[in-house]
Amino acid sequence: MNNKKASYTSSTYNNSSYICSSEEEKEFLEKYDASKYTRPSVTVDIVIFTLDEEDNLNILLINRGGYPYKGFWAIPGGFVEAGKESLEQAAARELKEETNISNVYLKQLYTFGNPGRDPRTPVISVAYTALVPKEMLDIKAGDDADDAQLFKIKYDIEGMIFTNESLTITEDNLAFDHRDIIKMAITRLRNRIDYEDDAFNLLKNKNEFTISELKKIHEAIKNKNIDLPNFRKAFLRDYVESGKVIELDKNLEGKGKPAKLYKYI
Amino acid sequence: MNNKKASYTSSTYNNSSYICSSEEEKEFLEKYDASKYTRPSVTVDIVIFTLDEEDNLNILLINRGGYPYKGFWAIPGGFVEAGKESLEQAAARELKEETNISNVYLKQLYTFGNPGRDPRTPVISVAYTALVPKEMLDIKAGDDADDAQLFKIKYDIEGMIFTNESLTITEDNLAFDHRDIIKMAITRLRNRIDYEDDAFNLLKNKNEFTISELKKIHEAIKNKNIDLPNFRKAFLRDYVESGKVIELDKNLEGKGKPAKLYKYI
DNA sequence: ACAAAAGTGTTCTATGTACACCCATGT
DNA sequence: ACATGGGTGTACATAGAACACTTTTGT
Repeated sequence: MNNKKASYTSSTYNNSSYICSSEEEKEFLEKYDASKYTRPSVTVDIVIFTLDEEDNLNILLINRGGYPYKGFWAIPGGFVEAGKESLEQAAARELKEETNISNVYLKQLYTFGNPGRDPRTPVISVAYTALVPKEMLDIKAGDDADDAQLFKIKYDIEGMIFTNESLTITEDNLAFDHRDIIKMAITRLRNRIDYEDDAFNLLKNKNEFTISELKKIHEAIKNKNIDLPNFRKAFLRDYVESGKVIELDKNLEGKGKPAKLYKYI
Repeated sequence: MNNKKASYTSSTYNNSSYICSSEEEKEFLEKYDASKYTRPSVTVDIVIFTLDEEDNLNILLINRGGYPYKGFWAIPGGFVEAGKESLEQAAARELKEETNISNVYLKQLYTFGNPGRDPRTPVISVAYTALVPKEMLDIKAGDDADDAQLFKIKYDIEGMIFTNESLTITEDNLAFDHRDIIKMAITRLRNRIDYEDDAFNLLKNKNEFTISELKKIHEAIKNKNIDLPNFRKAFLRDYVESGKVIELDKNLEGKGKPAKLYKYI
């Protein structure tokens, strides 16, 4: 839990800021024929993680109602409205359509573009990871999708299996190359959890949480038990001491000793 | 919902060999109209790093001979031949065209797709980072580019400046959003260098190198001096002890005490 | 009184960093 | 002999993991 945070300063581009520097350039832009290059479709696909009531890491999968891969399970996604929105905006829009939530933590994962990954036509998919507290999810079915459900993830050397009360899905039941996308998302999440603030985005309430709650999120992601005293020590050193988290003048009552509440800034 | 389960388990689909499972699906694929979605152009852009003779981190920039951003400097790139090649293959192809080298370390960096980043038409750019020993570079000009040159990078809180014997380029002289791409590439490289094997790809000869040579690469990337005894200790522990690097029965003669040679596997 | 969960403290080991010093070569 | 770069050893601070123990609540 040390903080090697890598922050990128990125400037934002928009249409209005580009100024033609000459008449020659204006002419060029008018004559430019966009159709002369082969254009693949571009989609955004989103790996949505959440924690269930038993603090297991869950993922949202959609049963495809249409071809290709009809009946297979996929992560939600959709076409980017090129030129109208940024990639992240496209991901946020899809997320909103699928789960009815806004203001979600979204992080670009990787871009997949192997030929033949979609049997219809060349499709390049920009994959995003979303971390969402379950309370905020309001799952809906998409346009050409039947059925959206949350599944508990089991991922070890044997492979991935997704289960819930009624269904068991193996990684071979996933559409397209979504197996690779999900595997990469889990791996990245596990690697990032120790030095990035990702875990806070899975808290029910960032403004009032206990150290135990945060520990359970870490345990779910890393899929192993964590020693609470050591976790507390690192938490206080890395977050409270630096001011990224402040201790509230409030406790959470329940079984056992009341727990201090903290607020993530 | 249990009735669905049986059909999932029988699948053996993968990317490369998609087999239509039914006549219904065949029909669907034939009728599918790819043109109904707005398709952005997709390019790959490559941040090429190398070390110069004085062990400074260098980057390859191209002076744009055509509009847009004529006269501005850009990183090399080009359109993806959708459906014919993977994104990494496209990057490798562009790299080969530009610098005449193959078998280069290439790593996907990030995908940029803000509206208006290219004034002509919506363009989504998948950025790659390449690490190349200078000896292998054979720099050429591209199709609509004038001039390709290596520049020493200076990057601190003040911003980025690129210099060589004849030119000084500020980050404002860069085309498109290449400023953001390059900044991200440098930041990522710096963050990765401590726990990934990236540095070895900048060695003149991976099969015969000294600890000092490797240290100089790390210094160039991190832009600070490293204590040699400590670097050696970590190198022996992390690479030699684990077998990722083997000590050769050979020394490099020169000024001072001869240096042991190592081989990266 | 007891269970349950929060919270404190100790110990051991590994790592990062600073730095003093010795070693083998060319000139 | 001395400059030059390679290589060894010591010392201290901090981080991570294991674990014994205490505190405060509800029942």
